[in-house]
Amino acid sequence: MKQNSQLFKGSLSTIILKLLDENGKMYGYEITKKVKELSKGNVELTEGALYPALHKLEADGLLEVKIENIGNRNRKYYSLNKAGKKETNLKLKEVSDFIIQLQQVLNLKPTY
Amino acid sequence: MKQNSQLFKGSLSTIILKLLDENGKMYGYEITKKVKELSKGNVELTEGALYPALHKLEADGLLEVKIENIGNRNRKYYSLNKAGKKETNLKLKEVSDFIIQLQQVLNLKPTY
DNA sequence: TTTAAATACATAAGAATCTTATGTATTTTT
DNA sequence: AAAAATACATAAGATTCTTATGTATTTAAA
Repeated sequence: MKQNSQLFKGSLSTIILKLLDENGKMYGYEITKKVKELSKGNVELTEGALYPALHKLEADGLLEVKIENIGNRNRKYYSLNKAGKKETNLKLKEVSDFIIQLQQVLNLKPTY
Repeated sequence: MKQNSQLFKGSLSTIILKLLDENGKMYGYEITKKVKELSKGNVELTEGALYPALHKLEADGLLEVKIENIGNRNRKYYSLNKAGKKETNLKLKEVSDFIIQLQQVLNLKPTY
């Protein structure tokens, strides 16, 4: 991530899982664009962070991969398998809890 | 942190700064207890994370240190200097923005 | 009263996750 | 024709944490 990198550290895998959950299947480059779009240009996911994270999620048995040929170029489409969907729900709960706890400790008002 | 460690990674220095801002002066052990209290026992700051973080903030020129003797034991009281107060405000803004952006990307409802 | 738990500091090895830099190659835009 | 965007990938290094260990005093429990 370029922007608040220290803070986003740790939430990347959750972001990837959630986007795959919402969109069915996505390829790496598409994910970087989506994150930028959703954050209105504020969050830029770097490739050096994304691809290793995708490979790790795959190695952890959470993702399915399908390579598609577009012209002479390959796209690796990722999607969630059953374990991936379960993990997504878990991670989203963890992030929600994390936000609540962080707001409690920092005495921050919830962001409306 | 014991609990959501990957997520809390990066927010520790902000937590320390904010607690010092609120409480004037605190010593390390006191900070761990305060975090536990504020999070209702959910967040446990480990000493292996805390002390290096305090030393770094001090090395960065954000903290004042005063050693006090309680019986035969030493306490290192930390407090914010001017630069520390400025940095605290900056970091708190960063965390607020981070939470908003994370909620946007993950399509989470704000936590009321 | 002696043992365990709490208080209070500290550091060091290792793990995890990211940044930065670099590389390759194709396609589209200028 | 050149530059930018698309699309993947990896590797060295930085940062920040975990886990383990160490020292020492004070308080609570057995």
